[in-house]
Amino acid sequence: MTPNTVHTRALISVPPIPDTLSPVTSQPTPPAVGSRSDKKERTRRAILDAALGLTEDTGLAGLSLRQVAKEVGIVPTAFYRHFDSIDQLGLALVEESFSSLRAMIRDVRQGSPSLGQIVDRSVAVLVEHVRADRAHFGFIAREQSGGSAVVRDAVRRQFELFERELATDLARLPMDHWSSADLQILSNLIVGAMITTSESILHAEARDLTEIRHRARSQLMMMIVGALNWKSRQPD
Amino acid sequence: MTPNTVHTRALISVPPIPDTLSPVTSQPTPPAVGSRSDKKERTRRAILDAALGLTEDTGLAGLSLRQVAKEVGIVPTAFYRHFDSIDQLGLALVEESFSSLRAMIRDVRQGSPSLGQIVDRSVAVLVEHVRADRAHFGFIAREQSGGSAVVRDAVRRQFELFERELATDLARLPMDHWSSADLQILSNLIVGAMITTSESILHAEARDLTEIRHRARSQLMMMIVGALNWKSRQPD
DNA sequence: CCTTTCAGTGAACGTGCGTACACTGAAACT
DNA sequence: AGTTTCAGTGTACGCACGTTCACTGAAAGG
Repeated sequence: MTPNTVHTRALISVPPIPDTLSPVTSQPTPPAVGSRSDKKERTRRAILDAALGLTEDTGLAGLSLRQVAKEVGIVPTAFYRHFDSIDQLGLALVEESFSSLRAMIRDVRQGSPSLGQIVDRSVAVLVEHVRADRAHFGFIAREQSGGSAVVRDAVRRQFELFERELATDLARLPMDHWSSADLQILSNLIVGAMITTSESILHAEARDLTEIRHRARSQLMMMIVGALNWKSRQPD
Repeated sequence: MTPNTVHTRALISVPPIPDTLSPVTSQPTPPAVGSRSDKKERTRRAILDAALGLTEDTGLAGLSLRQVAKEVGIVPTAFYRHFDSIDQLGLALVEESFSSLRAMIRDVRQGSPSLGQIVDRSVAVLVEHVRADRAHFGFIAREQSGGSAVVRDAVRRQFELFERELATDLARLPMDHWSSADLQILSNLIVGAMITTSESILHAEARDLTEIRHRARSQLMMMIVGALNWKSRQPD
């Protein structure tokens, strides 16, 4: 291990012909476009990815600057060129992770006429997204109750935001007469179930997925049907 | 659990005044009852309590043997007289915490005739127990996705057990015709909501409690009413 | 009374950590 | 062409950690 030291410079100097013309445009290190700020951005990404991977085992609390640096292939102190602290790294990951989550709900929104279809589609999209982006969903699930107060709070604030968004979506169902407070309550319940389901997906074998899908569908159906019936029978 | 035999003799030897006499018989270290194994048990408890307290900030992952030892007032190496590792400490805390949770559901079970009363009583008992035993509930919530794999798995296994218990309880509601699989699904949903509510309670100010209570009641009602209506309309 | 047991001691070790500091060399700017 | 910027380097520091080992002294037990 650690065959590095100076060879990074060697890698850079491999195609040293840049500004003049090169007839064959194929690049052996393909994303070699740009320099300076591009390179910095690439390192930043590498740090985020390394952190996302390393956190899977230990949580953000058990993540050390030196581990990340080694994984990325830089010296520990170079980390500070990109983030002030591990906490700042964590906040960036929170941001990223919730972008992924928002992309998911955008997927659900399009289409979906009947109520039954909304349920089916929601579950399908959830399962698909969680499996396609395990790292980010796992990160959220973990750091929601994780060791860093500032990251934990950030996750919770994002969830509250997400919950409010879902509440306005729910208003488009035949629940027009509901108060926004009650929509919030329902939304809170649904988001909670979504988190639980996500966690199930995350540590499930592939063969368990149909069962999880079935369960999620049933639960979502229960919640919606329950909300409708409960409100209609006890007007407030 | 090795409830040893010898401590009766210790009780007899409580007044150990023999050699020199002191006119004032008051002992400045009053809980001096028992010796050896009693003292060991007391130290063990102190370790568990210290760990429970220290984990509040950092999670079990961020807990060090030396911290605990300092808090308890023993030298680091003495820790090993009581636990093989921090993980073993964690497992003991899992055990303890779920005892607390089971005590809770035992409280719910007694009484509770009508459905509405079950809901009210359940929520009341939940809020009360979580507030009375913040440390244990917080520990469960944290370590459910915590850093130690063995502790995390233990928590999840306990939750599955708890879920199954709740499912058999639910069978006593007018849901006799439900399959046990469907009861499990409902139970899973309810337990998830319970966890979410517990977390809300844990980091809520006292004045928010009535709102949380209201929300929990509404959600539990939605779930039960929803389950009943959904199943009756789509027999499977 | 004499021996055994064992909870707690205290010094010492190797390791990984965050962070400081002075540095280098290529890209960017003037 | 000359200067500035700045991502990444390398050394070195003090600290907290888990674990080892030989120990002590009082309680338990024959």
